[in-house]
Amino acid sequence: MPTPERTSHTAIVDAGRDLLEESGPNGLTMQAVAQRVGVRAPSLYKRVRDRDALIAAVVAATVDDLAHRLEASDRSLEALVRTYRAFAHERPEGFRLMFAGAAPQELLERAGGTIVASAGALAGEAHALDAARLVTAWATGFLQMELAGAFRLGGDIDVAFDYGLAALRRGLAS
Amino acid sequence: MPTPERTSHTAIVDAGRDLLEESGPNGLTMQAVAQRVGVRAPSLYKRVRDRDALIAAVVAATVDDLAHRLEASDRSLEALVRTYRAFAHERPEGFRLMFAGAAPQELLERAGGTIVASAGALAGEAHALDAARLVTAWATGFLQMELAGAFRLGGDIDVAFDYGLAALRRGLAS
DNA sequence: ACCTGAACACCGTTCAAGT
DNA sequence: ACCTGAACACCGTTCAAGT
Repeated sequence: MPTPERTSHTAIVDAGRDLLEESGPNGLTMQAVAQRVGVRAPSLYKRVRDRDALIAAVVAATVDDLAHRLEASDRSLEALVRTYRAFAHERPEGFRLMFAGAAPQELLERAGGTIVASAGALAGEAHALDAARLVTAWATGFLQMELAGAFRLGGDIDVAFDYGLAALRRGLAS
Repeated sequence: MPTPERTSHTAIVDAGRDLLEESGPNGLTMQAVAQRVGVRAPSLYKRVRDRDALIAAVVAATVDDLAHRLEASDRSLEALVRTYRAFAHERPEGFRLMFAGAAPQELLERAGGTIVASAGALAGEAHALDAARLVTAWATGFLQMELAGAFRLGGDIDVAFDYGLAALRRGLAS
C-alpha cells in the first residue's frame, strides 16, 4: 500500500546546508537532518546513499548556488570577485567544504568559466586560463585565510583585498 | 606505585600526523592513534584533553614544521613559495587542516613573517603587509585548488603556477 | 602515577515489520 | 512504496580498579 512521501531530496539537502552553517561539519548528522525534515534517520537512506553522499550533494548545491550568482553579475572581474567574497561571507562553512574533498567537476566549468572570459580580456586570450587561475586562486586563498582568522598582524582586511585586486590587474595587463 | 610512561605527547601528535596523511581526517581516531603508540585509547586522555585538542596539536605541529622550512630557505619570494608548495604536496591533509578551523596565532607571526620581508622588498615598505597577503593568499588558494583537483580545464598546472608568480612580481613592482 | 576493562552516550547504517 | 523501531558496529569519553 503506497504511502505519501513525507520529505524530498531537495528538502534534505537544504536542511543539510542550513545545519552546516549553524553548527559546522560535525553538526551535519543524519539524525539532525532527519529531525529537521520531520522524519526518522533511517528514512533518509531512501533518498541518499549515505552521509558522504549527502555531503557531496550539499557541496554540489553550494557550487550551483555560487555559479548562478556569478552568472547573474555583470561579469566584470571586479563584480565576480566581490560576488565570490560575499558568497563566502554568507555561507562560510559551505565555502570551506567546497575545497575540503574532491571538488565537483562543475566548479571550474561553470563558476570558473565566467572568470576565464573576464581574465582573458585583461591578459590576452593566450593566457586566459592561467590568468583565471591566478585570480581564482588569490580570491579563494584570501577568503580561506580570512575565514580561518589567519590575518592577525593588523592592518585593514578590506584594504588588503582592494590592494590585491589592483595589483593583480597590473600584473595581468602586461 | 609509579608506573613507567609508555608513550609521550610528541609520540601521540606524530602518530596523529602520520595517520592523518594515510587515512584522512576520518582516520584520525583516538583508537587508531592509541594503537599506533602502543597504548589503549583511554590512556591518551592523560596527555590530551580530547580529540579536538589532539587535532589542534596536530595543526600546531604542522605549522611549526612549515615555519622551520620557510626559515631554512634563502627567503627569496621564489624559494618561499616553492617551499610552501613542496610542503603542501608532501602533507596535503595537514596543509588542508591548517585552514579548516581557526588557524593558530603562529601562522602569520612566523610563517607569514618570512614573506612580509620578501614582499616588502618588492612592493615597498608601505605595502609590505598587503603585498605579503596577496602572495600568501594566492599560493594558499592555488594549492588548495590543486589538491582538491579543481584545475580540470586542461593546461599545465606547473605553467599556471609559474605564470602566477611572474604576474604577481609585475603587479607588486609598480 | 599511569594504565586498563567496562560502561555509557551518540552516531551511521541495516533490516524486518508495519501501514 | 515509504516509514519506523530495534539492532549492530564503531567511536569518544569517563571512571573505578588494577599495578
